[in-house]
Amino acid sequence: MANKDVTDPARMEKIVSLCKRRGFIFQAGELYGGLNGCWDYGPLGAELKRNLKDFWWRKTVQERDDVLGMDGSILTHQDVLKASGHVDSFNDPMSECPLTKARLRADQVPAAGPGTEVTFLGAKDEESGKTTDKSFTVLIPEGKQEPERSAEKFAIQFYRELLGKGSKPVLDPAARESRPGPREGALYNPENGVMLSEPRSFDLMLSTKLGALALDNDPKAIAYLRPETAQSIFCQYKNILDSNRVKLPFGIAQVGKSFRNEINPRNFTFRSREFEQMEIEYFCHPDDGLRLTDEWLEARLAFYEEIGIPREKLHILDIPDGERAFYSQKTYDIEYEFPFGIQELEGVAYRTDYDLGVHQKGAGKPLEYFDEETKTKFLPHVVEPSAGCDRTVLALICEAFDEETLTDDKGKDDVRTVMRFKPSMAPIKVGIFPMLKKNEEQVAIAKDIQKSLQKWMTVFYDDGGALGRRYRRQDEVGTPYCITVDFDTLGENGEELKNTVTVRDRDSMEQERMKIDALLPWLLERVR
RNA sequence: GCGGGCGUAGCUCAGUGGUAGAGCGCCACCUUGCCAAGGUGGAUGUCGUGAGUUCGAAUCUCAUCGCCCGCUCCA
Repeated sequence: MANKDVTDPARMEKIVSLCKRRGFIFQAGELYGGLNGCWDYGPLGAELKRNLKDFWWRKTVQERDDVLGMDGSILTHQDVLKASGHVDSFNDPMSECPLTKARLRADQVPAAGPGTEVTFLGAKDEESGKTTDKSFTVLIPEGKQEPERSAEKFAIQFYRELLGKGSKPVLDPAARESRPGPREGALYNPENGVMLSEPRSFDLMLSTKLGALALDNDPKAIAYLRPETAQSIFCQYKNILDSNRVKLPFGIAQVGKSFRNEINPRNFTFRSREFEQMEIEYFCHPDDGLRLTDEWLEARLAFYEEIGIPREKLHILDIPDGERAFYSQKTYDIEYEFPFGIQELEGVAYRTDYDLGVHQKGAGKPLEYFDEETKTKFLPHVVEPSAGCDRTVLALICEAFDEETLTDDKGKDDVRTVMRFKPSMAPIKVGIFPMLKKNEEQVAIAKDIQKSLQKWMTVFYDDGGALGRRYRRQDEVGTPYCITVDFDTLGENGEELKNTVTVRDRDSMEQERMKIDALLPWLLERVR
């Protein structure tokens, strides 16, 4: 549940602004006015996102012996999504009430009882003289006194809305029709009897046509951009099982793009039309499903802790009966306190054998598992931890963003913007500076250090402007350490300081002197 | 999709019918011995886009795209 009390739009605006200013995230197609619900990651955002995905893959696939990875096609056979139920449920025809703007599923609108149907063909505003020929129809139930009078009230309300605030719509008595209703095929709002708009289907999946000649709108040429990565896992489950000598329980993991034609993209990258998921489908014996769902929840919470999202900022929602998808026996939502409210990062859902069941039926091919020990055949159940990658990147950014007020020697306040990323997530691990750009020896040593470190981690060399300014620039993008080559490094202040540099810590702003040779192991221990 | 607000330099914004601005940032040079603050010079805008009204539009009108808020939706 979104708690309105915790929203902080001003903070969010600063975050969005910093993302653009420093090259984390830009709006897609900005040059041409922007493309709604689509975003591009700039240099720093791309590093951050890659760090997250790589870490997830390492923890989920490489460091476990019961999870295998795959990378499925984005273009999806339409039959896959017909079997999964996406084609139908993503195409609900919806009708709208022109008066209340309520949107109703056309197939669920109850049939209206008998009455008088009145249609108005337009109205004129007494004040401005503006007219409209938009028609408005309402069904007044049988038994109501003076049905035309009741209908007029609705009509005036409708036309007032249409003609604008303060308008006084007048109905032309000639421009109306009355007849017994309801009419065959027409839908009426059960709340007020107003005739609903023609059902329109809201296509929530993105589709394309395969084949160079997508002729005649051949419906067989339609392919969908996958609305979730899960389906390719279910469809390849058997191949992976057969080719990898695995036994239940085991999981298949995937990181990749999915697409949904969101009606209303919102909240920066949080709800986008193109987004990346990090999903696991964990196949198991039916007896183990509920227990494994709880275990995965714990594993996932530990993951968030590791990437720097504290447990107390996460909220776990145990979705109650009746609110879960019909096939799910247990669903947890893991939510994070974004500045725009508490919103979902990940769902951990016990989906039973629903998915394999529908594909077994849809494809007409057996997907059962034969258990050697018990000599039984059954359809595996599945636990699905499904995380939003872009959402998690956004959470990392929101969590990292900090404005620290510093007071200098003269008692003057100064605000330091710091992205407090966990070093393992930080886009740049180390900033490397010569104290003075003009000093050739310092520059040469700094560049040597850059060369030796960049095989192992992302580094950033900077010799522009005052040193303090360079530190602050790195603070703003979350670089955990900065190395400065100074006169001590050159040996000007004694042999014991020669070949040492300072390492400045982002969070404490404190500095430590160490030998150049010691840098690599010291850093590797801290930034990975 | 509906209602409201908004769109001017990289960022934050001023400019309500008459020559496109400020602060910060950015670039160059100078200065600078460790936390954004000195000096000098410089670049940057079809005023979101398109049409209309007008002698003249950043400013008024309409459309369109995008952003924010509230609904709606979220298998």
